[in-house]
Amino acid sequence: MTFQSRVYSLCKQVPAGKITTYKAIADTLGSKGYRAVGNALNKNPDLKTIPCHRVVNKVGRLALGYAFGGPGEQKMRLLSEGVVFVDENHVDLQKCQITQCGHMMISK
DNA sequence: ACATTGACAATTA
DNA sequence: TTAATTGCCAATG
Repeated sequence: MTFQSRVYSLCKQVPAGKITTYKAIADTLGSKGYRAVGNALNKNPDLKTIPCHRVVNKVGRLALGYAFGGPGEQKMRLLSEGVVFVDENHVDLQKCQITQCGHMMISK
């Protein structure tokens, strides 16, 4: 199992209306390479099977170089799924992020 | 095998 | 508080 395979698996496990962060993913994978996560998603082979639009950075800010149609597209998708935005490009981490508070961190 | 790149994060100024 | 620098990991040239 390669690194990106795990990243993809985690992304696919994020339910609609919810989001996760690069940090969470990297942490779950037991790696500190947050960039590596984004790197993997960057070359995501299939946008349909990999909802990378639900992955945001630690402040809930949408990814910059979203390989799809820009952050605008990503934002639209998130809104469609019911994700709450607190700012132009910031999602409500309090409600939408899969927190580890319930230590329900994305499964491995 | 080495150097560079990249959808990030934490620290320092 | 905002801006710039450094650190990390994996992939790619």
